[in-house]
Amino acid sequence: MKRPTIHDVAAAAGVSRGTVSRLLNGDRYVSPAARVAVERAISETGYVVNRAARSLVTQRTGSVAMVLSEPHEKLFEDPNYSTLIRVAVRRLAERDLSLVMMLAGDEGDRERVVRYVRGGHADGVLLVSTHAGDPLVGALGSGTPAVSCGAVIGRETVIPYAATDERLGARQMTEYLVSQGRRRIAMITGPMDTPGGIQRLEGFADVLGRKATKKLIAHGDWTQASGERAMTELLDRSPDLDAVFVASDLMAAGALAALRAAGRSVPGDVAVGGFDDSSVATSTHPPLTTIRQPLAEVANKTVDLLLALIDGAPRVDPVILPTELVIRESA
Amino acid sequence: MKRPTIHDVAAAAGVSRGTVSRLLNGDRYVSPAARVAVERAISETGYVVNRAARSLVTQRTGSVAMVLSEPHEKLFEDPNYSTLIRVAVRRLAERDLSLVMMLAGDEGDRERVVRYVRGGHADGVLLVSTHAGDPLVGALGSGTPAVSCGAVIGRETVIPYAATDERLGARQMTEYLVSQGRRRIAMITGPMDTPGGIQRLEGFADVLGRKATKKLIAHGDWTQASGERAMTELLDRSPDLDAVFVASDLMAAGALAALRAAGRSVPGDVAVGGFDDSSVATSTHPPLTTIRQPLAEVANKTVDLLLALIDGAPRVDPVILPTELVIRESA
DNA sequence: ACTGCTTCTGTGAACGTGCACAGTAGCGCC
DNA sequence: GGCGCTACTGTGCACGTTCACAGAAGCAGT
Repeated sequence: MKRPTIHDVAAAAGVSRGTVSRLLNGDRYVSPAARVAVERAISETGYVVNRAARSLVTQRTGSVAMVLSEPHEKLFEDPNYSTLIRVAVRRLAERDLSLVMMLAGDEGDRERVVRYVRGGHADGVLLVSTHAGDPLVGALGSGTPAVSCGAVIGRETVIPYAATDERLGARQMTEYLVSQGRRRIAMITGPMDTPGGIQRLEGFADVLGRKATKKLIAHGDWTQASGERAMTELLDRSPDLDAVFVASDLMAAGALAALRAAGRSVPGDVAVGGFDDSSVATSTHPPLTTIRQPLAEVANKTVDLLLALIDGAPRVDPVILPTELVIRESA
Repeated sequence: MKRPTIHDVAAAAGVSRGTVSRLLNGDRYVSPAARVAVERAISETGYVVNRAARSLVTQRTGSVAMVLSEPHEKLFEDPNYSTLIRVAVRRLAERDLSLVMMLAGDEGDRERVVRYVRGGHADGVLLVSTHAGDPLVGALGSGTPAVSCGAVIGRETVIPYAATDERLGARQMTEYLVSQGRRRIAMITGPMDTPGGIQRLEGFADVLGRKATKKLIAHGDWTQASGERAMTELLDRSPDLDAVFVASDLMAAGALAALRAAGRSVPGDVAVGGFDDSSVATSTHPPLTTIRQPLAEVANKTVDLLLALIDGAPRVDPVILPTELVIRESA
């Protein structure tokens, strides 16, 4: 009927609460006899610790909040989140921590998150897709460890993070396009308040130098529709372009549609390079040459950082992982 | 320094704990004077209730577990999850419930979930993509309300659910293909232990009757690669087919690749119908004619069911929502 | 002045843990 | 036999709430 408590287990095993508690928390100083008695009692009664009671005394909650700052409509267009969620849940579970999901898409949400975190309801915070200047970062305070998956622009020194080397990836793609003999290379960027938006453009400029002119650069917002729009704009401004580096596969899918509509062949007339190596990259025609990010590793490193902070590390250093060029047919 | 407690608020407002608690929990019987004093004290001290302490006495946790049963590798290939997560988090937040994510991909995970739920750590369970015969369903017990997003095959009467009318959607697509004059219509199904796998095939058979022969049916597992494989197989078995209904857009993307490889034009030689209206549907060439599911509504209804059960409803009825044909260029 | 009712307030107990502390038993050693 | 040490065990308290209960204050009706 009622859920068994630590008292019930103690009674069933013929020991005191203290002994059961010590076993549960891995203390030394539990006699072999007591150990087997308690273990039997636990499995007989089906006992499982009451986390609320525990957290009341330990002042820890046993949970980590994952905060998604993406405005609601766009949320999850990006498959990266999925990997992160999967990895985070697994890794945290090993430590008996649970992952609670929170949205911070609008002001109301954000206030809820701040209350939750400042109220001490999470042992750690895992920020995702936090844009530059997001007031959330300051509002969270420093009482609870927080890390980000991907850098938080402008707050790189205050919020530790793991990320891919966006700039390197962009250089790899641009260099590849150059090596294929392309001369008029355009770029479609992401939003300029995100690391992917900024740093992929930097990598592009690293390689092309003065040849990366305003006329050859257009901005998108990661959506497919924005990629199509940006491509149309570029074709209009620079009809003689012979390659385009698109900062995400989804936008690249949009760009392909625009190129097809304009009667340009890919990769014949125009080579197209994507970024992400997401599932769309293989469903487009032609399949996209793109940049693969080690998403699972980034996710793992992010969790590592957070766990280290939760364990009391005074500070941790950012981790940046290399990308890899994946050659398919679009370039 | 220390986080303020209800005592601090009471002291600051010049009242007792009881009064503060009553205000917090919306009891009647709080005088206007006390109300304003307490409200001021709360905002001055920055007080936020300690959920652990509360849940210790109320025997409620204030959280809902979302359990994803998909094996790890495949998790989130399906964009449906994203919508569900988003909707669930929002709706639950309104009720001050938080969403904790759990994976049940393998035996170890499953045991963790069962311990968690049976241990009373969640006020409700939201099952996702639970396959037929999943032992999890029985193991959860009946102590905690549970609902599923999408039917749990074989357990429709024990686990309430909200879902789309898969069978209707399949009929809509098949009828459309017939109405376009297609005569040899094949189908690529999903896994036959999922509602989408079974019921989409049923709808297909509803329309074609005896013409839906084994030779025209192949099975996939929702992945793009499986769609490609299945299409190749079908072309091999029935080279004269002039249409194919693929049970998911992602598999349809694979089917398109196989058709292209075989030199068949779409929709000229072969019409292709998808299912889901997911983001890939517009990134393929040609864009997919497909079936749109009211995902957000399904998610909302699922949450409704769960909240009703949590609020004490003795039982709730399943909800089934209609689908809609979306005509693009592939058929 | 007493009774009964409504509205509001304060208080003690309980929820199930972990932790500090006090204590016991056994053992070896002087 | 006393001492110190190690290995282990039991107990009281605190964590921050909610809830049931007892009561006070005000008011109306007798």
